[in-house]
Amino acid sequence: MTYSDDDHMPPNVRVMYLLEVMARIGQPVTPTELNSHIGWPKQTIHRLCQTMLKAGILERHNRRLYPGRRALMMATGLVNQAAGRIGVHQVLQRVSRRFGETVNFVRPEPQGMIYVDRVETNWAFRVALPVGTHVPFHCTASGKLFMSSLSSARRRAMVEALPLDALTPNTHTSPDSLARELVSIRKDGYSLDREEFHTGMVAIAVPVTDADGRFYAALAVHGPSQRFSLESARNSFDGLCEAAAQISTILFEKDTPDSAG
Amino acid sequence: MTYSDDDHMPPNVRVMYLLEVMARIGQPVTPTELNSHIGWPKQTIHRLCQTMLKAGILERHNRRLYPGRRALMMATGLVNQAAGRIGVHQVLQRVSRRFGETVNFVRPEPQGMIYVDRVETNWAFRVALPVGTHVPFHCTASGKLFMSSLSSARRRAMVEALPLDALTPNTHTSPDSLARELVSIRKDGYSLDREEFHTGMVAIAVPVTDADGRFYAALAVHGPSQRFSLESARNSFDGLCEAAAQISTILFEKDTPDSAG
DNA sequence: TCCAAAATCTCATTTTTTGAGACTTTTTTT
DNA sequence: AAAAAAAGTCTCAAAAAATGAGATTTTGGA
Repeated sequence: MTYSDDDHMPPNVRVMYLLEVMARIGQPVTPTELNSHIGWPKQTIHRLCQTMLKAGILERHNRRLYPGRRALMMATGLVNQAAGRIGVHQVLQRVSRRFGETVNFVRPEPQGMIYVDRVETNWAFRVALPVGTHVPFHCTASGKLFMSSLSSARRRAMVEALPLDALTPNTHTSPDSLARELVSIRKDGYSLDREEFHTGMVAIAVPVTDADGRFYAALAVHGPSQRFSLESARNSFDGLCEAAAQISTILFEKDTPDSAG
Repeated sequence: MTYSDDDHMPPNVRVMYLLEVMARIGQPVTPTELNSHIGWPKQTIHRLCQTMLKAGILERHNRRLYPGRRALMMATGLVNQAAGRIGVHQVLQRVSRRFGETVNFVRPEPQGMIYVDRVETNWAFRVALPVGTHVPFHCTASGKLFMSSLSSARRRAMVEALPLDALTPNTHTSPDSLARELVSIRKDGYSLDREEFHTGMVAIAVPVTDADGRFYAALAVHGPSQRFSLESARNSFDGLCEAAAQISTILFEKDTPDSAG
């Protein structure tokens, strides 16, 4: 309890700190490059990298360090858990009340987009997709939104790899048309599902980003087209962005000492 | 480097381990609950939680621990950095659909080749090797492919160092015959497993290379020899190379700043 | 082939972690 | 409301680990 010197970091926490720096840099680095952001003695950084490599927390290819299996599994778990955090669910509820439709909080995983949290309306007409379900990338508002956040090379490769099964007459079945829509989604900042997944079902998704602007999750509203038209979806855009910003604050921003307002 | 006891964890790594356990549990826990999954002395777990709370890695709301902001930012960054994995998985799925067999993505590690990702067929006959498993170098298509990518000096050293256990009647048990095959693999650009690992199991592997053309991983398809003959394996060569190139793009192509405008 | 940068090794010193046991607080039960 | 049980905190000596300077080796590029 005597770490009153604010900048002192117990050796314990250095493993975590190193991962943080790697995450911030966002691309593979050599130990020396990494240390140019940190400034520890040469031996210290190398020793720590060794420890982490040996533990499977990092991996190395061609001198560069990558997050290892352990780090990635941990990261995925934490990120999914955080979504259910106190406050986020409250925001979902508020959005759902405001628009009177089902609200989803959705994250990308290798098998597809996964519903991490949801608030449903009491309407009889509901989607039968429980939390934890995976849905396709190519025909959902959230899936397209996620893909639009990728770098162009990855976006292209992904569009080409996906099986573009036609689930409705509106589903994108050509890589080109899908790719084109991703570009405009990126530009617009929101993504629409125009009955591409289920006939009669419309959705809009906006991104929730972390403090550095990285994609974290999609916040999506969907409803039956009779009462939730594409137009009403677009009209909910501002409200959704506001909610997305709130979620981002809850998850990633420093506590303000007084939040009474 | 004297952590020869395999299960010993340096105090360093405990911070990470604690986060891993939290991530696996997937919901807020008290320190004691957490420790029921770990089993450290009472004082140890509390002290570590204190350290992590103080560092902002964890947060506490009515006695329960949550991933803190630092942990979330880190996790988001790591997941984003690894977003390529989602694309890779999609490519594996496409390959698996196309050939109707199990597809593996395999990387070299000191302990052996490790299955990093996999897509399995629905056939009853499947291999019971979960993702994360290490397999030998000398009797697998991916292991031989990796060795064939080494410089001749290293290749020789490795071949001579390996224990060439005979897992089937077809396994290479002489350094010479193995070394000879590596040369021809290098020439052909693909590697076959002719029932050398499991009797009745055949595989083909092609390399996924990094931006400099260096070996990064093996993309391998395997299946039972009744339906997946050596010939059908060879016939899948072109398709595999195409997929390998796509994976390489996903993982290594430089981000173009943006192509939205 | 040679050179500069990066990585590794060695080791005495300093710092931190460790964990048992006693003690206090909180929560649950009666 | 009191008693019992569980959870959490404090103290401290022993053990373990991290530290980082300096010498040495390896690596990758010209």
